[in-house]
Amino acid sequence: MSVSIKDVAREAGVSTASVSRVLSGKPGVGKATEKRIREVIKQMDYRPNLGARGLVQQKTGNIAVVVPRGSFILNNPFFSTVLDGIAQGIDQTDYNILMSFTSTQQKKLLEKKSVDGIILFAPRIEELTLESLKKIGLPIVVIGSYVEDSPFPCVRPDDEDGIAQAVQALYQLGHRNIGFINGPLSSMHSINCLNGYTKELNNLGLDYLDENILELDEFDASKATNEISTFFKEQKITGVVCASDYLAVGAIKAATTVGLSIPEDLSIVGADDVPISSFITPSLSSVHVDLLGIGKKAASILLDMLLGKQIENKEVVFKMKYINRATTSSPKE
Amino acid sequence: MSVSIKDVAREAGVSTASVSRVLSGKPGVGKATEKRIREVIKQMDYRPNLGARGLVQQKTGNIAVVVPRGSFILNNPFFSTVLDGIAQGIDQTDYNILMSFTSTQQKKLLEKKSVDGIILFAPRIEELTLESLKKIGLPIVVIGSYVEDSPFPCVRPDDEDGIAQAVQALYQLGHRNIGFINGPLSSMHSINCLNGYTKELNNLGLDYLDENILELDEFDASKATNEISTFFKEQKITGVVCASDYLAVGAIKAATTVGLSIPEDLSIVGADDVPISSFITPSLSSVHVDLLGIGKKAASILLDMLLGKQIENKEVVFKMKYINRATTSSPKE
DNA sequence: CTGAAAGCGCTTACAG
DNA sequence: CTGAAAGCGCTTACAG
Repeated sequence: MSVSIKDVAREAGVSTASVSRVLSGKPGVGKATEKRIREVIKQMDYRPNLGARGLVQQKTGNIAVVVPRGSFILNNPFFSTVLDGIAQGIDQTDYNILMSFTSTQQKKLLEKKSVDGIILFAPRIEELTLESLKKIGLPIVVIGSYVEDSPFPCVRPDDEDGIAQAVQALYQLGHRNIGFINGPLSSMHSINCLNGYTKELNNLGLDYLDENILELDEFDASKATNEISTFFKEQKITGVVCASDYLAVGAIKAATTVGLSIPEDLSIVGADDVPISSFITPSLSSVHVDLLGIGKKAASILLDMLLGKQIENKEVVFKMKYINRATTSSPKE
Repeated sequence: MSVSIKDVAREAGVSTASVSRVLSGKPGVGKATEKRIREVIKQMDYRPNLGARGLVQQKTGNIAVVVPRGSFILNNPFFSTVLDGIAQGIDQTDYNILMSFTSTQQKKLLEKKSVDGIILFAPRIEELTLESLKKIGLPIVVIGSYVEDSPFPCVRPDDEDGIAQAVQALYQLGHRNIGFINGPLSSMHSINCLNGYTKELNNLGLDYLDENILELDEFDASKATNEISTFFKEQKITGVVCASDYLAVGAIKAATTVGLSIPEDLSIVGADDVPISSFITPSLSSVHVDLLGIGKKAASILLDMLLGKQIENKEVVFKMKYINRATTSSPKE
């Protein structure tokens, strides 16, 4: 079909072994021979078949980025920013990125040998069981938290502290009635966020009120605008912390819908400080974390595992930092 | 190393040929034999090596999604929505998606045989030459416009008409001084948009004024807020059309910065109607196009090409439709 | 219905 | 420095 290493070898009058050595930069080829081979390669426009190489080297050269609930997560800038980091982290290596967004694709990935390692966006417990993941015996790095006793290295924001910072920031602005909009508790992320919220209320000597908390089915505020509006109408909170920026954008919309102006009537804080947050109007107060760094770190850990290195640090937690922007102010008198 | 087809064959007491036939659902295996083989496969947790299969079938089983300037584009929801469509379009097939965001990755992709086909997000002329693309001899589908005489099938929004609709919408609201914020003219997309703008001005009998147009270096308004602010200060326009929603979000910010309130002082229209546009506050008037459909269509065309079908329709253009939301109104008296 | 064997395009000891 | 040969894990005519 297309030109193979044999064609190159024949054309250059050498063995395939020599061509292979030149290709992979291995020593043991004379200068003149190498030059000739390189010329033939270029001239014939030879492109090595990665599958064949992988076959003998017992690796695929691909790493997978697995995104459960892709259709939804794709619209969340959190994902694209972290992905950008992963791409940068992988860039200088020979690996390619295989992406999986749907459960069908995940199946394809897990039921065949098609990748050497996996970066997994924190799945829900129902979605991918520990067992099935362990069984495939591939290096896996999780982004965000997965389950309590996960054996896989994980890199994640310090959500608990981040949300605590947000609560504290509102407190310092003078708020005493602080609400919380969370995702579903089937996600470890939500659990961590909730912990941060309750702990900080406690620290501050504020009462914990069930009615101050709204738990959404999904981190998708666009579907939940009505729910959030109702929540706001029934509350006497003056500030609200959201478990993600995306949720916060939804909260802004919901608040506006019910006639609350921001930040005068209601202060809103997001989490993760996605790039667009500083960019929308009004710019969103949020808790910043180095999302790009998280992606890069996940990539570098996986790369280390692929090299057979032992990972000492099973959990890399990125510090978060509150950033005050235009959606927060002191409450009205 | 891990379990291969040979191990399965031995364990089941059959030849590898039979195992292979079962695996690929080919006929010619007795019921009982098949049952036994399936059991062994499951029991040994056998996973076929895609590289080996590809080697004999002369294909990789991967298709590439190539995103030039990934770091930037990743933050643009346009991309993630279309990608979602691609993922859905590919979902029922055996193909995996290989993603390439950086020029390094593109090189890896193009210099090796690692994919069977490519979906290419419209590159700039400087980035990927027609020549280099043609040379690799793979089926390629372009999303958005590439170059005038590109031989590759392309699926894209009808930008020209979309921008024209936006101009007309503003006109009908009473605007007579309508500005335009565009991306760089090295992109066919920008050229189409500009055409739509000028043509519609002409239709409407409005004067074309150079000073009413701002051409940005990149479709990245976050870097250009200052530039846009300056632009607004120097203009007497009452409405502005932007070549993308992302640009429009930047325009909102810039306008706010210079003390213009929206839509009272300035009406703003985006393009592409990215999911978050309807969701931000104020919700963005935009020109809608079925981004998901674009992704799906691109995938289905590529799939057809991979099947060897002849593509009659070299260009699939998606209709756009103006949607009035909260960033537009009649100009102040 | 079933299997032996060739071959896909590479790499890698091994021998010289 | 160089090459002949084995082998990676599959599939696919071919023969029975």
